[in-house]
Amino acid sequence: MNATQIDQVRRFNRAVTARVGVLHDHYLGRERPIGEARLLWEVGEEGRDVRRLRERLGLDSGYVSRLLRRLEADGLVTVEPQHDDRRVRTVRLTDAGRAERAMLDARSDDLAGSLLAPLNSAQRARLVAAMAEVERLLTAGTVTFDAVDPDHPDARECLRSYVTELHERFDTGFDPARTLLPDPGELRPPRGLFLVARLHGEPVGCGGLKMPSDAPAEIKRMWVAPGARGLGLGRRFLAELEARAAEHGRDLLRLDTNRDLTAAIGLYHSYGFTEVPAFNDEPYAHHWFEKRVAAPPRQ
Amino acid sequence: MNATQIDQVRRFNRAVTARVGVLHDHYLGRERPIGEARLLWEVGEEGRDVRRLRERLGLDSGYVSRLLRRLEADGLVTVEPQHDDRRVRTVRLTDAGRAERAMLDARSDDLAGSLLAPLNSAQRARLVAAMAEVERLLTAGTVTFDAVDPDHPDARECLRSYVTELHERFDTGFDPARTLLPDPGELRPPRGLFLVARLHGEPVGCGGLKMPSDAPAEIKRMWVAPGARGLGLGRRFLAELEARAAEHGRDLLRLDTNRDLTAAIGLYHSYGFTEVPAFNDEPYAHHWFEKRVAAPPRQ
DNA sequence: CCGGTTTCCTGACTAAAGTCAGAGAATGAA
DNA sequence: TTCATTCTCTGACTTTAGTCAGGAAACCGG
Repeated sequence: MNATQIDQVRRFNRAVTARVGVLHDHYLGRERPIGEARLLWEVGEEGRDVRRLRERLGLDSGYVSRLLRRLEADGLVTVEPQHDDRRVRTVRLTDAGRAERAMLDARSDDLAGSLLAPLNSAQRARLVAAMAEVERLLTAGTVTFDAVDPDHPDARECLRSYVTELHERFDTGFDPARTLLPDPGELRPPRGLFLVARLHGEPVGCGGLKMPSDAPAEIKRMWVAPGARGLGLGRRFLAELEARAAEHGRDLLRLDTNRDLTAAIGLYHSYGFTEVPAFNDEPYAHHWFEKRVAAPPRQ
Repeated sequence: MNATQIDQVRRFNRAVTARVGVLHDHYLGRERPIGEARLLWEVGEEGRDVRRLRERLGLDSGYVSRLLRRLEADGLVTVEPQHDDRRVRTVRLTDAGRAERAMLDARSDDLAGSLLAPLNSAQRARLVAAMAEVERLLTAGTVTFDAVDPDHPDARECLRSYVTELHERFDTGFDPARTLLPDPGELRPPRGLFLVARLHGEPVGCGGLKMPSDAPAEIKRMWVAPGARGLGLGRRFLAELEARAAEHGRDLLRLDTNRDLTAAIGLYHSYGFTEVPAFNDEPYAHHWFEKRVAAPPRQ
């Protein structure tokens, strides 16, 4: 990270807050204070508990309560106790509320349109593409990688999805009991470790590292949720796992994979893995890779 | 502009306000209200007139006055009458003010850094490049093109800069009196028109269209300020002028240019002009172009 | 030097956004 | 059953961010 980059980011921040931020408030809160508008928006089509609303907007409970009273008085929402826990109250939109929310939605479209309107179609395409890239990378930046026990609920959720996906994608199907890693103990310290990637607190991927004392370190069970693909998480998993292996004094990283996972194979190649002869009898593997462990690429 | 684009812009807006917007306020206004912080920032190292501050922040004069009193009471700024017009008052930072501003500066750097920090260096480079693109295009979107009289102060300012620049760039120098357009009346309705491009109210470019009754329309005096280059303004001038010519029922557009203006020559080619034999005796011209007038490319 | 204009200031407001300290009902654990 | 906890609400308060009307001083053109 250098001064030129910092400078560009700051220019970006200025331009965006000036253009998007100001317009946002201007478009959103015309006859309704922004606080109420944001709340109305967060209630959503489905309705939402007061507690969740407070969390998502980061507001004081008294304040939210007051905002709700005002929306209720205007006939935009109803607030009713939940059935199973009557302390918790659920907010739902009325028809009028739905209509007002739809109007806010339309205004958001207008705002988006007003950013594109002055540009010609080639410029629009470039702006939209660049915005997609910024959004992707800003989002990617909020993903955290935490070492957890393979029995942690988030880990189990990822592993379940991993198995389901492989079963669908392999033309032979996939039965985890037949693989070389039926025992999650191998992915738990001190014999290994297991990472979960989280976006806004939700698990969006996992990756295990097996570090047997008598063999090179090996990456297992790496998976990224479909909704989080394209954020470069696969590459970051490799980097994180490689860094972890380096911390444990390992100098060689191995992995095997199935011929149906073409995107993964491409990733391994581009990350610096080289294909080697089979180093195990994994029944689902068609390709075997290894890579010398480098110092982590992050500063 | 289609629904997919609108949608992408909205996702971008959400991601950016969530990440940049929130962090911005959090970083900037810690012990000082954002209003004061923004004002302190706008005063700048050099100091600035109260009037300018009001304009730039778009605030009520009474409000600015009150903010200034508070900053003054905290010993961060001094406010003194200007020498030549003692109604106008100039705000200047004290040493303490300079220190506080430097701290805000450092925080802005931190904010920028916090966006880049979680990414690896390849991702950083891509994020910064995409941000630069977004910034450029958002900025370009705020540029307005207005028809003005060639004697309007903004037009004169652009024309002065135009002449100065050509004089510096042509190896022969440039004397406007020797060109084929010594008379600005040709760029004034009904015989022609003159456009000024403005960014945040400041003139950043100009372009004239000569529409003689007995000859094709001709583009003259097109210029973009050095600070505004790379925003695609040259192309937009051509588009605007072409659209104007079309509105006046013209079907052919001409222009001539000097061999030293290589970027302009490239632009004319890429915009669809084709080089033709000399159609006038302009002493500074080496290349002559023409283009069939099309319907304007914007929706 | 006079009347109109500009520039900045003050005083009196307002609305929005939020904080804080309890109160009261519902729940869960012992 | 009791006691602590959770969840939401109310009342009383503050700060921030402004708006509006008018007034004093300085300037400018005739």
